[in-house]
Amino acid sequence: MAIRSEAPRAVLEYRGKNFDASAVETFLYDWWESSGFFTPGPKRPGETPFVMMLPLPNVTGDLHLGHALGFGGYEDLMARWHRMRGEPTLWLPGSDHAGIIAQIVVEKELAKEGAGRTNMTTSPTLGLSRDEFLAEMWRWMEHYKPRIYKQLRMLGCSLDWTRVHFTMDPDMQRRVRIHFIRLYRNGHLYRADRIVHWCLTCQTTYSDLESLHVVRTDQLSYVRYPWAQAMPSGTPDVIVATTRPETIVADTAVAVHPDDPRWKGFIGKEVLVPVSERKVKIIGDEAVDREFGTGALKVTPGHDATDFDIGQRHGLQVLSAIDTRGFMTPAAGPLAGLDRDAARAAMIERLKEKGLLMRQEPITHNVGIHDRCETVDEPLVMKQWWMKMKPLAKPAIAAVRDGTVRIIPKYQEKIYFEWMENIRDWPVSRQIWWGHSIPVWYCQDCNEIVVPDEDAPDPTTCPKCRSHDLRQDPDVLDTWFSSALWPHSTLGWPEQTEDLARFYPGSVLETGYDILFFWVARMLMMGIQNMGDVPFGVVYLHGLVRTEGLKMSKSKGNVVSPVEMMEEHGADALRYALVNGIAAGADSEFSEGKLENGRRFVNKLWNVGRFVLAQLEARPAALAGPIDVVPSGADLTEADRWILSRTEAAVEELTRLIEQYQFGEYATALQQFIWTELADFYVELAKPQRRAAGSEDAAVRTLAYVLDRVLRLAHPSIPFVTETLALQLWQHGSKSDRAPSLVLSAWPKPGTRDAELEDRFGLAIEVVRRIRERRQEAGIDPRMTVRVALGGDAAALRPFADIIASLTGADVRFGPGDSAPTLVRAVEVRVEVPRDATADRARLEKELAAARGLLERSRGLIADPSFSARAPAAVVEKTKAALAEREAAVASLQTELDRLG
RNA sequence: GGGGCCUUAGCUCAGCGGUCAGAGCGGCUGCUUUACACGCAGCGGGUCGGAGGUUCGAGUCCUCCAGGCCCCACCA
Repeated sequence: MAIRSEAPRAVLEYRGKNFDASAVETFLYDWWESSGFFTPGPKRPGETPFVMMLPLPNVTGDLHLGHALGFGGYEDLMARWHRMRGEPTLWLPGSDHAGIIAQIVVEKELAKEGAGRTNMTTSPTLGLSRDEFLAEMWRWMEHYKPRIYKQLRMLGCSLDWTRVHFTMDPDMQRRVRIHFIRLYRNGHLYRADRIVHWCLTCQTTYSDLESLHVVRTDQLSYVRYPWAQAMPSGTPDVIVATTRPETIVADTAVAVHPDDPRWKGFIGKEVLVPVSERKVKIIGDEAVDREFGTGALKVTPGHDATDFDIGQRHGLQVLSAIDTRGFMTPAAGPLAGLDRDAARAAMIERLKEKGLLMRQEPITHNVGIHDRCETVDEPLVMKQWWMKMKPLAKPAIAAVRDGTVRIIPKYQEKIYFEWMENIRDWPVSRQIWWGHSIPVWYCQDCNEIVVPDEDAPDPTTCPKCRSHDLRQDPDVLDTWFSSALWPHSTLGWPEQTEDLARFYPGSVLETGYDILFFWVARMLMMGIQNMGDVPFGVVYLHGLVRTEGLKMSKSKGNVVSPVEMMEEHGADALRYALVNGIAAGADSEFSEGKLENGRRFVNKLWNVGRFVLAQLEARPAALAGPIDVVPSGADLTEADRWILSRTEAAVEELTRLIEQYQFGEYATALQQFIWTELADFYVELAKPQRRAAGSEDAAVRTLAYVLDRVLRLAHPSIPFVTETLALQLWQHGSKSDRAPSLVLSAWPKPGTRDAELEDRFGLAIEVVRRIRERRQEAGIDPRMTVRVALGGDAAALRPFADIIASLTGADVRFGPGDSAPTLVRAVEVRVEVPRDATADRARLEKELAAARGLLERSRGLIADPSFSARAPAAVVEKTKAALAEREAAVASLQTELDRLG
C-alpha cells in the first residue's frame, strides 16, 4: 500500500557503506496492519491507550531541528516506549494549512511559474480569481504534503499514517465550521469595530501573539497645539511629543494625566489640531505618562491602540486617516493620497511653515512588527470577528491549577497562569484567501447577520427580509483557530466516533515552549469547551535548539537541515544526540561534536551487536533456552553474573528515568551502561581467548541475553539500528514472547540483582584501573606481563583474580591470606617493576593526605552528636560504613608507604 | 512596567537536601589488542557567579547583590 511505497531510505553510515533501514520500516507497517491496531474499534475492556497528537508541522515547511528534537527525539521515544509497555499507542500525524505562511509561499511559487499570469505583485490576488487561486493552493498542497511526511518517516517516527489529517481536509473544514457556529450561538464569538494590528505587506490583520517588537530609533517631534480659545497671558503652550506626526490629522483629543498639576486646570479647554484646524478637547486619562515629553499626549483613536482605549473611555470620535494600503485617506485633508512615509515628511514641512514644530530629537523605542514579514504594524480600526476569551480561559486555568493537566517543566505553569489570567480577546478573522471560511453571511438589503445551523447548507435567503442578496464574509479564520481543535477534531468530533471514545482525552502533548500560548493553551480551552474534558494530562515542553548561541532562522542563514544530518550520520545518531543530556524545557546548543558523539555511540552499539552475532555464529549450540530469559548454570563466570546484574540495574534506572520524563538523563545513562560497562568491560571478558575452557558457551548465552535487553532499552531512542540487530539476533534462538519486531516487543522488567557481587566487582574494576595506571606511569610495554601483589583486604577479590590478570596483563598474587568478612575498599596494589621510589613516595603521600582528609570528614560527622541524633538512621549507617572504609584505606596506604622505606 | 529562566571543568550541559560534584566534546600521554582507530588504556582540569540565612548537613531550599537570556505589556 501507499505507506510502504513512500517509505524513505533512512540511512546510517557505517564504514562508508550506506546502511538501508527502510526494510525495517516496511516490516513495522506490515506488522501493524496485521495486528489490526489501525482498524478503528471500540475501547477494549481494561485498556489504557497512550495517545499523542503530532504537533502538526506547516504543510509547506521543511523539517528543522526543533521538529527533529520534538518528533524524533521525545515524541517517538515516548510512543515506542509506551507501545513496548503494552499500551495501545496512537500517535496521530498531520499537517497544518498554515494560512498566511502557505499563501505567501505559494504566491511566490506562482510568481516564479508564470509572470505572464499576472501584472499585480500585491497579494492575494495575483490576477487570479479567488476560486482560481484556491485551486492553485490545492495543487501546491499535493506537492508539499508528501515532502514533510517523508521527512517524518526518515526520522523514524512511528506514526499511525492511517489516521493522518490535514487541517484543510473537507471533513476538517466541516468541523471547524460547526465549532464556529456553536461558539457563535454560545456568545463566545462577536463582531466588532476595534483597533487591530494590520500588515501592509500581507494585507491582513493579526493577533497580539503574532506581533513582535524591535528596538528602533526614530525622530520624536514636539508639536505645539494652539489654544482654541483666548487664554490669559502666561498660559503655557500645549506641546505634544509624537513619532507619528502624519497621524495628527486624525487626532480627536489631547490627553493629560488627571493628577498632573501642570495640566489638570486645563482639562476641558480646547486646542486646535495643527493643519486640520479642528478643535479638540483636553481630557484627563490615567494612561498618560507624566514623565514622557511634556506630559501631554495627542490622542489618535484610529491609529494607536492606547489612544483607541482612551477614546473608548471618553467617547471620542474615531478618524481613519490611513487606509489598508498605507495611503492617507480623504479624512487626512491636505495629506490625502500620500503614502504614510511621504505624509510624515509633508506634515513636518507644514508644521515648520506654521511655526508649530518646536523641536525634534531622536528616540529609541519599541516598534511592533508582523512576525511573518517584519513589516511595521499599522494599527487600524476595522470590523473583525473576536473570540471572548475570559470565560473559556477559566476552566483551562483550573485544570492546570488542580493538577488535571501537568506541565513539565513545572515553572512553565507559572508562565501559563500569567498569560491566561490576563488573556485578551482574540481576533480570529484574517483578510487572506487560504484558510477556513467564516460561516457567516450578510444580507445586503437589511444588514442581517445570517449564521446557518450546523450542517445546514449555505443560506441563500435572508430569514428577516427574504432577500436573496446574501454575501459570505470574505475573511478566513486564523490558522490557530483550527489547530486548537486538533486533539478532538482528528478523532471525529462532533460525531461520537469509536476513536473519539477510545482516544480522548489523550495522554501527552509534547511541543516547544514557544507555542504554549499559540497552541497548547488554546487546545486546552477548546477541548474543554467542546468535549467537556481536557485534551491531555501532561504537557511536555522542550526548548529551543540553537547553533553557535543563536536561534536558527532562515534570515540568519544558520539553518542546518536535519535531513542532511540524517543522510550523513543516520537518523538514530541525530535523534539520540538531540536529547542526550538536555533537561526538560531547557534551550540547547547543538553542535557537530554532539552529533558525532551520537554517531559514535550508535556505531558502538552496532559493533557490540556484530560481536555478539559473530559469537552466536561461532557457537551455534550455545543457546539452551530462550534468548530473553536470564541465563543460568554453573558455567556462568563471575563476570557473566556481574553484567547480568548490571543489566537489571540499567533496566531499573532507565525505566525510572523515562517514567519521570527525564529523557536527557535516560540517554546519558544508556550510553554509560552500553559503552562503559558492557562494551569496555564485559565484552572484553566474554572473548573466547579470555575464557576458561568450558565457560565459552556461558559467555555467548550471557551476551545474547544482555544484547536482547540492551536493544529493547535503546530502541525508543535508536530505533533503526536496534531493530536491525534484533531481527538478526532473534534468528539465533527462540524467544519467550512472539513479537517478531522490536517495536512491538516488551520493555524489560527489572530482574534480580546481586548487590554484593556488583560491589565486589566494582572493587575489582578499581583495582584494574589502578594497575593500569601504575603500568602506564612506569612506562611498561603493554605486551609485557608484570607481577602484581594485592594486599590488605584483597581476599574479597580472589574470585576475580583471572579477570584482573586478563585485563591488566598482570601476574596477580595475593598477600597473606586474610579473609575479609565484609567488603572493605582498601586494597594494596604493588606492581613489581623497577621504578622510581621517589615518585612513588610522592604519589603515595599525596593519596594518603587525600585519604586522611576524607577520614577526618567522616570522623567529624560521626563525632557530631547532632548528626547522629537528627540524621536518618540509614544515612548514619552509611556514614559509619564509609568511616570504616576510610580508616582501612589510610592504614593500607600507610603500609604501602612504609614498605617503600 | 510585570513575569520567568540561567550562571557548575577550556566548550556544551546533567546533577530534583545525604558517600570524594559527573558526562560528552576538546587537551595531554601511550597503544595498528581479528566487534569497533567512528577504537582501546591512562592522565590532567571545578573557591558549583558573589554575600548572607535555614539545616546535623546546601551546587541543591530562602533572601539580597552582580551578570546574561527569554516572555508578556498601550510609554506616544
